[in-house]
Amino acid sequence: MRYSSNHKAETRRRIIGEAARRFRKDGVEGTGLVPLMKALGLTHGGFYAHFPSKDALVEASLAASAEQMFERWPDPERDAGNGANPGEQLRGFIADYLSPAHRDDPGSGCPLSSLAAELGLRGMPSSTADAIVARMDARLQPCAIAPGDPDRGLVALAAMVGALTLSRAVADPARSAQILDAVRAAIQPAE
Amino acid sequence: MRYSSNHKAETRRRIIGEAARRFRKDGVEGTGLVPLMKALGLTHGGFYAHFPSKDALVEASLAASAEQMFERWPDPERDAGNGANPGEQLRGFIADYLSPAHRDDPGSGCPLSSLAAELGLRGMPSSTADAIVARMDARLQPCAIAPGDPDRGLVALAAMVGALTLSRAVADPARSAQILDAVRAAIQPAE
DNA sequence: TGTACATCAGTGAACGCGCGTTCACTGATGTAC
DNA sequence: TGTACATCAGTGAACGCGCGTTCACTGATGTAC
Repeated sequence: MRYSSNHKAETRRRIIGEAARRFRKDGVEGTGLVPLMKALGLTHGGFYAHFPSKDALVEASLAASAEQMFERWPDPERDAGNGANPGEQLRGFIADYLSPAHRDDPGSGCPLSSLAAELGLRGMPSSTADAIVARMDARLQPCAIAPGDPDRGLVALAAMVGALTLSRAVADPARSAQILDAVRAAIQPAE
Repeated sequence: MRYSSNHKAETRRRIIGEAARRFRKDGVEGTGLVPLMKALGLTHGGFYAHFPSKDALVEASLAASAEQMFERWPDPERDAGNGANPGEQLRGFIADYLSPAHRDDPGSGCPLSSLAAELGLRGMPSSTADAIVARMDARLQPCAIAPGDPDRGLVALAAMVGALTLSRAVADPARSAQILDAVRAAIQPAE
C-alpha cells in the first residue's frame, strides 16, 4: 500500500478534522481513538504513525478549531478595504456566537466554550488557548461592555464563554435563551 | 456489622461530601467510584446501598456543592438586620469568586465554573443548575455591569463563570490574572 | 435472663467493556541495478 | 526492459488498566420469645 506523496499529510488532516469536531462535541475524555479512526475508515493502530500521543492530537485539534472559527467569522480589520461595515460585522459575530445554533452545535463552534473548562480542569492549560483569547480580545474591542476599559474585550469574551456554558447546562429552555439574550444585549455595540 | 440508627445517613453524607469535592476538582468522568469509596475507608460494592447510580450521586453532589457555596458567601438579604453592609458583602463575594485562590481550588469552589461545561456537554442538564443560576442572579442584582438591565445578574454571572473557566485554561499566569482582574473591575459595584 | 432469629451496611470477587498504547506484520509502489 | 529490493502507511491482535455495576455473602447487633 504505497500512497501518493501527499497521502499521509491528507490523512493527518482528516484525523485532525474529525478530532476537532469530536473533542468539542464529546470532550477529550469522551472521545476514543478507536471510534475516531474507525469513523475515518482506518484502524486505530495507524494513529501513532501520525501523532505521538492523544494529547498531541488535542493540541493540533485545538489550533485547527480556532482557525476554523476565525475563518467562519470574518475579521473586520482584514475586510476593512472591502466596503464591509465593521460595526455590522461585529454585531453579526456576537449574534452568531450567542445563538441557539451555536449552543446546540458545540462540535463546530468555539473551542473555548466547549473545551476550556476540561483543559483547565485536567491540568493541561494550552498556549493555543492563550492565542485564541488574544485574538478574540482584539476582535471584541469595539463591544459595548465596560466602555473605556482597555480590557473590555476580555470582559466581553468571558461573558460570551460563560453564557454559552451556562446556556448548555441549564434544564429550562427559557432560561437558556434568556442567558444568551441578556449577554448579547449587554455587549453588542449599538447599531 | 449492625450500626447505630443514623450511621447509614452519616455514610451517605460522607460519600456526597467527598464526591462534591472530587467532581469539581477532577470532573465527573475523571472521578471513579472505586477510589472515591476507598478514600472513605469503604469498598466500592457498598456504594449501591446508598445511590442507584453514579448519575444520582452527581445530582446529590451538585446540590451539596451549591449549599456549601451559598453558606460560604453570606446572603445580603438574610444578613440585612445584622448591621452588615450589603455593598461591602457583594464586593467581597465577587472578589473571592474571581480570586486566584478560587481559580486554583475548584474542588471547594463554585460548581458552575467547574462542572457546568461537562454537564452541558454530556447532555445531562440539571435543574439544580437552574436553581444555582437563579440564586446567583438574585445575589448579583446590585453589580455594576449592564446598569438598568433586569438581567444584569445573569450577565455578571456569565462573566464570572467565563472568567474562571478561561483563567484556568490559559498557560500564561499574567494573562490568567488579567482576565480575573478585568471582570472583577467591570462588575464590582463602586465603594 | 438466655437463646434463636431477622436485619442490613458493608465486603470483595466477578461481569463485560472501552481505553491508550505497542508491535510484528502486510503489501503496493518507487528506486536501483 | 526486467528483476530485486527498500520504503512505509496502515493492519489487527495484544498489553495492562480502570471503569460502572451486580451479587452472594458476612457478621455484629436489635428484637422476639
